[in-house]
Amino acid sequence: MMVSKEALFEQMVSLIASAHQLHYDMTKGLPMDDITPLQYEILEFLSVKQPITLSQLSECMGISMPNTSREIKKLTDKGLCEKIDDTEDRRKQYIRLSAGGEARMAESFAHMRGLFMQQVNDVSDTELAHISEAIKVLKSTLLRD
Amino acid sequence: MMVSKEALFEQMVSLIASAHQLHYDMTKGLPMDDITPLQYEILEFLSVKQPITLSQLSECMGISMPNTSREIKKLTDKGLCEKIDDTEDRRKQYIRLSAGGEARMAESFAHMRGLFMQQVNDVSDTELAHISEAIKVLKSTLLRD
DNA sequence: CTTCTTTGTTATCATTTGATAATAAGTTAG
DNA sequence: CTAACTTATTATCAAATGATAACAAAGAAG
Repeated sequence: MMVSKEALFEQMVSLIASAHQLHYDMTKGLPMDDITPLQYEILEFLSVKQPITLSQLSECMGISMPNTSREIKKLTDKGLCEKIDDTEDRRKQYIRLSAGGEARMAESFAHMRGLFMQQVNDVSDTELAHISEAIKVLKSTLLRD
Repeated sequence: MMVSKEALFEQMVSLIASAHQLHYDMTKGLPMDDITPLQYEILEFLSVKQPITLSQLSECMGISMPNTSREIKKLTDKGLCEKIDDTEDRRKQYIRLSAGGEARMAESFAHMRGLFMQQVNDVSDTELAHISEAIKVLKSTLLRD
């Protein structure tokens, strides 16, 4: 079957909206006493891309260096992430989640996992395989890094 | 092939992260002089779910009623959305994009479309069909409303 | 060595966003 | 009719985030 690129664009927009909504639904019940929304976003980002330098993080998330530095400092003070000096270039500092940060995010993911399991509880194995395959297709094409 | 739900959860998390990144990349170059980030989010939401009452919008986006009211007022003042009184329940007001708002968002989507076309320029028709099918699968299962 | 660039920090201020209380008008249930 | 609830608004304050300038240290290039 022939698929126009225009139609595919519409599908992609819809997909992005749905993914955003799903993420919102899965995280909205979360505790969040300890950190601000932006700080949570940073922790989520770190749990995917780790370790990363401050300037890369700044670039990737669209936050200015001064503000990134400030937020990382706060997260470090809270024991949720840590800085590692680059041995080659002594200006650089790699950021990664600390043990506490990993634990903190593990809780979040556990919460999401719970909601997810509920949602796919009655889904057949065949269908699960279809979904898995579909995600693989998208990751390897549209969503390739 | 057997797919564990646990593995599928990991895939979904990765999918959400990729979709978020894609959205970020496609919108980061955008003009944004006229509106704040939150206001843009609202306009994006409206272009998908329209019309919608203030309280529904508040609920869906996780913004308190007073703050939703304030932002919608600002958007209305800027001529980007408009309120329509519900004839049945005179407390309710439906919100939708105004002609100006539709035009404003059309520009945004045109920008995204341009980037998208660039990205899928060299993709074969067969592959496009695969991607389209993959999105359909996800929308009808994982991402069903 | 000197100059330029990159990386990161601190301080400061403006803007945006969140939270809460008080109010008003319309609807629903008793 | 009255009381309770829903929908929306306005006002106000606090917190989070964005923007900018000034600075310092390390590396790269000449």
